[in-house]
Amino acid sequence: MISFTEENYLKIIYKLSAETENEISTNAVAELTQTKAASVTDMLRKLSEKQLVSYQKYQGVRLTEEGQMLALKVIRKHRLWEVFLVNKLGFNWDEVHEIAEELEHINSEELVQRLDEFLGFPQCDPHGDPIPDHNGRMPELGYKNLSEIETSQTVIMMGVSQHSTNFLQYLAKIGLSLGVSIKVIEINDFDKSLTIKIGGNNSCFISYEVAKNLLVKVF
Amino acid sequence: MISFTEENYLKIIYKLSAETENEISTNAVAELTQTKAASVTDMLRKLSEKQLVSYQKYQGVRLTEEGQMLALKVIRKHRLWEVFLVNKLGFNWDEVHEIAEELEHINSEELVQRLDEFLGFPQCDPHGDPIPDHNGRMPELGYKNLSEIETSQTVIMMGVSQHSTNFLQYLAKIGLSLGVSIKVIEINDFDKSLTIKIGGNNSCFISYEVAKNLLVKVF
DNA sequence: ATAAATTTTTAGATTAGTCTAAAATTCATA
DNA sequence: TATGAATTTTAGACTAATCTAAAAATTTAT
Repeated sequence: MISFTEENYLKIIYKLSAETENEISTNAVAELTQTKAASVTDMLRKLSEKQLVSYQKYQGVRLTEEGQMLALKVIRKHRLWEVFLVNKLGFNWDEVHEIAEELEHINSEELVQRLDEFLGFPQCDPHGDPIPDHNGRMPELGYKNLSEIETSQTVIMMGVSQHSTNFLQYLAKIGLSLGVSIKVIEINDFDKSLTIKIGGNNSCFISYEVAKNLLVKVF
Repeated sequence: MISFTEENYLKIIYKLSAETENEISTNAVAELTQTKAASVTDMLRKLSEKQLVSYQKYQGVRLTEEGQMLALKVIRKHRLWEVFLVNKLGFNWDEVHEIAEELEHINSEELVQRLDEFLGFPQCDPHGDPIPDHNGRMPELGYKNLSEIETSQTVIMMGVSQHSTNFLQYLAKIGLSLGVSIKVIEINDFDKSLTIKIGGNNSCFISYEVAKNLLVKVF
């Protein structure tokens, strides 16, 4: 059996692994789990004994096949529940993360399957993140970051790669939401900031930092 | 903050309290929590410090107002989730208890409110148990046990007061499900067993024990 | 009313997950 | 490439929830 806490560690190691080819450091895990490095070391040893990660002391950690599969199951549940909360219960996309953090640990394969079906087998969650299928396969959505788009191209906003309430509320304020069209008017040479036109109406100025966190679909 | 485990103790003390006016014994709690009496004693002291139960050692325990309110919130969540699982996800009524045992501990007032609304503010769960409202008030459903019904009366099956998989599957076998009509044909004097007619078709013989656990509506 | 049986509590130990402080290792750079 | 800085691990301790075995209190039955 795998505990709530162990599932969280696997999920976090998975997310860190997505950003690099290298081993994941103890400190990086500690930061995301909101614990101390010493606690992480203990847990890594435990997960290693269970064959869920490969870990050599001082050398960082990575998920085994089995560990990755478990992490993907947790992520699948998290994202399906987020779809449920937004599409069925009417929550806003910036309100669902905390609740999904709890729901993702409910244990029932049958429940997940039926929930997936009830939601119409969604490909991505309300933030545009892909939902792995029950075998752990991620759908290829082919989204790009807005920061990679060239001047005068028009794209559709499909998601975000940063989920902080702050960021999501900033987007709401400038009128950016899922499905709106974005035209890149101008890209500033020295800081890569952009002027964009949102939904054919108002022009707007955004930083490179923001653009990097917007997922868009190109036609 | 109240833990998952503490919530379970409160729920179990609540259920035992519904069956008697007296203080609840340590052993009775131990049986339902699947722990030992010594563990229960520890927990009762802790809940007592938190003012959720009133407890004098060797004298048994009962819930305070606040403890009862918390217990009712857990029961409300359990029953709402059961409705969701059966009505929206298509589970059978004998498959949902375990999953609802986990879901009942998800913490979000907002979630419960929205779920209630999404389900159409149901009055009872798939077993016919009443669902407390957000103030903890139980709806008065006025159901009776089939064992209290007199010969030649016809009633509608509304629920069960025993949730074991065994019992539910026995009911399915003899053709008893929510909403069917039941006519009491004959009551046997010495063991109170009954002959009933189910849904206007087949006659069937059931024990007093079974009849006591069937909730029915009289017109 | 008292002895026996039952129930409940206490005492002391265990496990999972966490912590701090100190020791060990690795990294960075001068 | 040696040494100081940063990272990581170890050692030892804490809390929540549990256990077993023994002691204490209550209940039951003669």
